[in-house]
Amino acid sequence: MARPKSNDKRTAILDAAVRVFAERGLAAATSAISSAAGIAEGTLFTYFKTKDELVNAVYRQLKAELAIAMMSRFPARKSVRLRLLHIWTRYVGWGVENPLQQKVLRQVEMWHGLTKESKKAGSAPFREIETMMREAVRDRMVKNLPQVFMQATMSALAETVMELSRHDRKRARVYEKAGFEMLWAGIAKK
Amino acid sequence: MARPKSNDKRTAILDAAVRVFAERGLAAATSAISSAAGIAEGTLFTYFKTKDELVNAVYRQLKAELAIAMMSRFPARKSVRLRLLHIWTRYVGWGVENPLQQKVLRQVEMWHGLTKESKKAGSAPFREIETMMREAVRDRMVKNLPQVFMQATMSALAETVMELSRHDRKRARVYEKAGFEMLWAGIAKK
Amino acid sequence: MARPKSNDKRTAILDAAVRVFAERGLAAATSAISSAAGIAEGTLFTYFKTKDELVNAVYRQLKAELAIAMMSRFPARKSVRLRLLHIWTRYVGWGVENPLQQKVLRQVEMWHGLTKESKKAGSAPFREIETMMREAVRDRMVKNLPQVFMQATMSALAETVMELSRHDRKRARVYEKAGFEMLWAGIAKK
Amino acid sequence: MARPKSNDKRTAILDAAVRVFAERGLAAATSAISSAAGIAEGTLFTYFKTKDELVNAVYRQLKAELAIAMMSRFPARKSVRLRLLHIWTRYVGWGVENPLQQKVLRQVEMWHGLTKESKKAGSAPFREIETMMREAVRDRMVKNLPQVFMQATMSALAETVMELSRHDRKRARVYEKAGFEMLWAGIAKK
DNA sequence: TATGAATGAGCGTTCATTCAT
DNA sequence: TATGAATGAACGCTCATTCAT
Repeated sequence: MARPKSNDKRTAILDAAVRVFAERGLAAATSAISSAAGIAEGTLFTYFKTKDELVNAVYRQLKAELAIAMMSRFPARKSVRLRLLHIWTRYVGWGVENPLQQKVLRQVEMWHGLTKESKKAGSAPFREIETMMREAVRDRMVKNLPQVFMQATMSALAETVMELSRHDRKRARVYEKAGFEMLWAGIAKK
Repeated sequence: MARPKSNDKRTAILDAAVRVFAERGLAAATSAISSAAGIAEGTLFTYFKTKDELVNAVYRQLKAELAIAMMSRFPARKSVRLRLLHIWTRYVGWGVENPLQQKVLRQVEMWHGLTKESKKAGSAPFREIETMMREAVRDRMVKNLPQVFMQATMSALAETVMELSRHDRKRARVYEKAGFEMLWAGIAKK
Repeated sequence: MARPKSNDKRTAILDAAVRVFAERGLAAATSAISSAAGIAEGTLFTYFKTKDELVNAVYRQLKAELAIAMMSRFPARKSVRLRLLHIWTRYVGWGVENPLQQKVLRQVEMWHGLTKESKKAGSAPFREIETMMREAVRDRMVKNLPQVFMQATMSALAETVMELSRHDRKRARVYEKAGFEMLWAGIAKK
Repeated sequence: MARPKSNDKRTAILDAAVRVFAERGLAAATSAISSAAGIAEGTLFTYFKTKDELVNAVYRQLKAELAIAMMSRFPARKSVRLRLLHIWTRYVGWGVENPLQQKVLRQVEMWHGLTKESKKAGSAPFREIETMMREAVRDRMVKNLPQVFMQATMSALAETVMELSRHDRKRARVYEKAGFEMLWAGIAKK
């Protein structure tokens, strides 16, 4: 079967894309990516038919990594507050430890070429959060606010915290705690 | 600072740039901007030496507009909560009423080419907010949190509210109110 | 109005295209054409939006030149035979004297990208031939054969004669005469 | 001349090439040919060192098929007219029944990469026609015209008839007959 | 100053050919 | 021998910028 399409190489391209996009934005040339990945220019297109397809793949990859970071060891039995705190902590932690990934993810999320399929696939693993929040509303633990509001504010606050923490590592804990308190205070029933 | 001949034309270019960037992203061609502005391709470059300079100018322009919207009629005598609410309401209102501007502002803020000077100039008019918050901390009305945190979370929440409101105009008031409550609950001393 | 789009330059590009296509076929690079025309690569696209558009323009240009060569001084009053001979002679003469043009015209006519509009525009000036032949049929000077047949065989024979003549100039007259006799013998009523 | 292992595969490639070239022109990718032939991309190059070599081989193959179609059951004893008619009928018949082959043959004949050897090999089987015509000239059955002229006009007329017939099957007989009459009238001694 | 044609570096992508398997 | 991933030159085209008018 000749050299089989190697998963290593696919991964190398995705990794290189993240590095290059983080440094130069999504406008970076595919040739910069292929050379960062240590492959020929044409090879990139054996793995991703177009640049758009590559960017979509980067998005899915990052979302999947983030999902693993956030959703593993999810304490399904604990209180809503602790479950939300778990998610929050993991999210912020991932962003602080993976700054390139997080930066690129933000950029891609604002990008025009994301397909519906990618968006769907990207958000699928986070469905559990929605379920949790819905139940929390039903159980009167949390205010009856639109789902989108709760998720969007959580993302926005978490991303803010990540960025602040990256620039001022010493205060990372302060930011993280204050961010969560803001979120919880805005969401929880008194 | 060279003062070009026609301020009208300069303004026309900036306006056109906002419209075009909002629709096609910062990657839009300068020729699209000049034609939207009703001028020749080359003329754009008598007002802005490079595209990067134009984008920086757009940023400053938008920040200045936003500052006017936010800071005018600032109720310096009212309570901290009301002053903050004033800012919040103006900010969110500006974003909802000027969706193109707000979209472009977000894009430019994520862009790589913003100069330090632009960033400084852009945030200058908002110095007053910082002063206010500093006093509020001193007077124990507000928790002793880092300034950046308070400003960044306010921005993040406001932008989230704007975007949600644009997609769901009927809930705009709900979002605005819940957003402010979250911010205030996270900041105010109990 | 700055440098106006020059007709000279447009013509230079079309001429260069003919030369280059004749030498290397329609697959020749646009960069070869622009450099043969003495202009920058990008300039070609100010005059022709795409390569396909350029090839279509070449086709129309050549057809127009051919039409002028064939249809000028058309002896509308003479006998059918003499009128047909006039066309034949002009056609063959043009092909022999403009070998590059004729070669390229053949290639373009076999090409997939010719638009309907081009085909229509290209054949319009030759409408007069059709009229002539139709009248000749009506007047019983010529056999009642399908129009397409008469035109296609004339083209085929003329092109054959051109090519033979180019390779063997001394016999050009023989070929030309024999070719016409074949055509006339096949078409004329006995 | 290296004899590759599997003649089946060689033939499959040649057949596929004809189909693909007919549909997309000679610019078609070799990968399209190999996939149409049901083989791997690289395998094509064990049978034909380069694409040019493949096209040359296609030419020879088609010429050979055409020769078989035209020259078999050649009525060596009949009159010149009948012998010529036999050739004509077979030629036209082959073209009408093998439209892909005929289309590709025309394209390849206009192509720049045909080698002298191919041209020579391609025309070899038709030497018999030349002999026949030479004798016919000697025996005063046919005008003393250059060999090339007679062969080229026959080809040109036959190809014209094929193409017209393909587009208008009902008139195929008319075209075929009128084409031959034109040829014969142009060649035969009165 | 305003114009828009001219420029050419740079882009994403294709494809004939090579080569590790 | 057969495979198909790997290669990189080459392509058509775009666009920020320059410059003749």
